[in-house]
Amino acid sequence: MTVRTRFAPSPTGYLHIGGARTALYCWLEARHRGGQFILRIEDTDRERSTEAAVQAIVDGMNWLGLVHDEGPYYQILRMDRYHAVAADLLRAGKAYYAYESKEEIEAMRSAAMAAGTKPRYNGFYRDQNEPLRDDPNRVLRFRNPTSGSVVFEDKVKGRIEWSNEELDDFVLIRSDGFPTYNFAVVVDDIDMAITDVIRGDDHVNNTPRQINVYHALGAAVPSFAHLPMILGADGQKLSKRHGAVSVMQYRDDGFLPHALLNYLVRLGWSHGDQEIFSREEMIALFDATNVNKSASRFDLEKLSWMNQQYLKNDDPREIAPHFEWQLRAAGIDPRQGPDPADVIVALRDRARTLKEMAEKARVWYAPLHHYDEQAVAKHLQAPGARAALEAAHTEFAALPEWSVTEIHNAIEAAAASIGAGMGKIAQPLRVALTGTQVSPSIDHTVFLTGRDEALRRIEAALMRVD
RNA sequence: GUCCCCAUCGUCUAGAGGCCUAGGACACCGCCCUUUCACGGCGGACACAGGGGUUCGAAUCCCCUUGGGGACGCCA
Repeated sequence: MTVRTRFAPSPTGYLHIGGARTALYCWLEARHRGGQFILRIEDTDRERSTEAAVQAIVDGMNWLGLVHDEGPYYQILRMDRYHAVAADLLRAGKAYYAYESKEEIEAMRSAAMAAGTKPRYNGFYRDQNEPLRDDPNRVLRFRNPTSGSVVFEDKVKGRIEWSNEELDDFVLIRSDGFPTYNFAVVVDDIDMAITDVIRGDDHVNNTPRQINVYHALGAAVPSFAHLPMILGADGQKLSKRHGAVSVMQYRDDGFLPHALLNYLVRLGWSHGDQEIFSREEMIALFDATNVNKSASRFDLEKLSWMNQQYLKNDDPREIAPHFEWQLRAAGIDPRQGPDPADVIVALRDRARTLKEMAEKARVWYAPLHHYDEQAVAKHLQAPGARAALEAAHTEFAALPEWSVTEIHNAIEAAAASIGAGMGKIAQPLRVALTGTQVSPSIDHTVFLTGRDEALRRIEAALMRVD
């Protein structure tokens, strides 16, 4: 049987970190076992579902490269199917109509809470055998078994047993005619031949109810894997308070999609001591059975470190498009300066995110106006600064070829010509070209500035000397 | 309140009864490298929640306690 997994978000907001990891694990499980990955939009809650959210989720998945093989399917387009299945259940005596108002249900719930028991529907209409009634409160409820228990082997949590006495006759079809989640999911998963349900562990207690529905429908029960939650750095549930929750926010903050994926795959799963995984390795090594049982915290520091690993080791040509996007986001025109790939090479040891990198790169894409006063005082208005700058100017002007190596040699020659060490020439030069005391190695800094602009900036700096 | 789940360094984790004086990674501290800032290299500090069992032997198995999380909707 072909393995089929699905990611089934409800379109009520953007794709958040937890959803992204669920999608990743579903995708990996399908890829690893040569199966298919399906995207399904669970939009039966028409109050909260929006088309914009669907788009946001698809955008997020595309950015991460988690492409689905089938879908997206929309539950809203499957209403007839849910009603047909509901009618079967009703006919088979496995469901029944109930007519309590929402207020009555609420009263039942509070009474149970007060009595210290689990709030559940009392099954009043379960055996009434009333003729079908037209009533705005009419819902279709599932006739849940009253004895025995539901047992299932969760791929990550292990064996879970649930007493049927804990379960009540939950609603299948709401009074507005829409199916509830617990019903629609089962119908969909059966129809879409889903073999592996991988989802957040906030769904474990829905699973026994759903399994009962599978049984009532005479369908094969899929295998389940419930993933632990991702918590914020403070151990609390992830929320807007923690800053970035939308996956796209990580793009905006300068993270590479692969780095986020790698970070996410390691959060709750591991393969020995390995930290860095290519997509191919993830697919080859991932197994839902090895996923950890406990919740984990999201650590931005480690994500940042991971991001820099990719910045340092990936081909600059591949990173360039992401970097250019970031430059534009920072209001910098990538055409008004050096080749972005060269900038990446010069800055990747110094920046953990593309956003940081873009800020540091600004000096090569816009005219230099601002000079750090301390830097000027310390390195420009210092003995020997004029000679150093003049020597460099002469050497640079005479260079036959503008390359990092040539520039490096030129600086050494300039240093030798004035009888000074590298330090004596590099710092004044750095301040002249960047206005600051901090930049990449001096040869790269000079190279990226470009010959004409470098000469101009040295001339401008000379005016500040003495 | 009721039910379910979970529990190794601050964080992510390795660990399937002896290989554990508990390994790796991030972060932290120190040293080295060095033209700045970094990168890198080397070293350091840091954990089996507590208590009972089982066993020749327990981080690993069982029980209890404590702590954390989740769920209890005509939301998903």
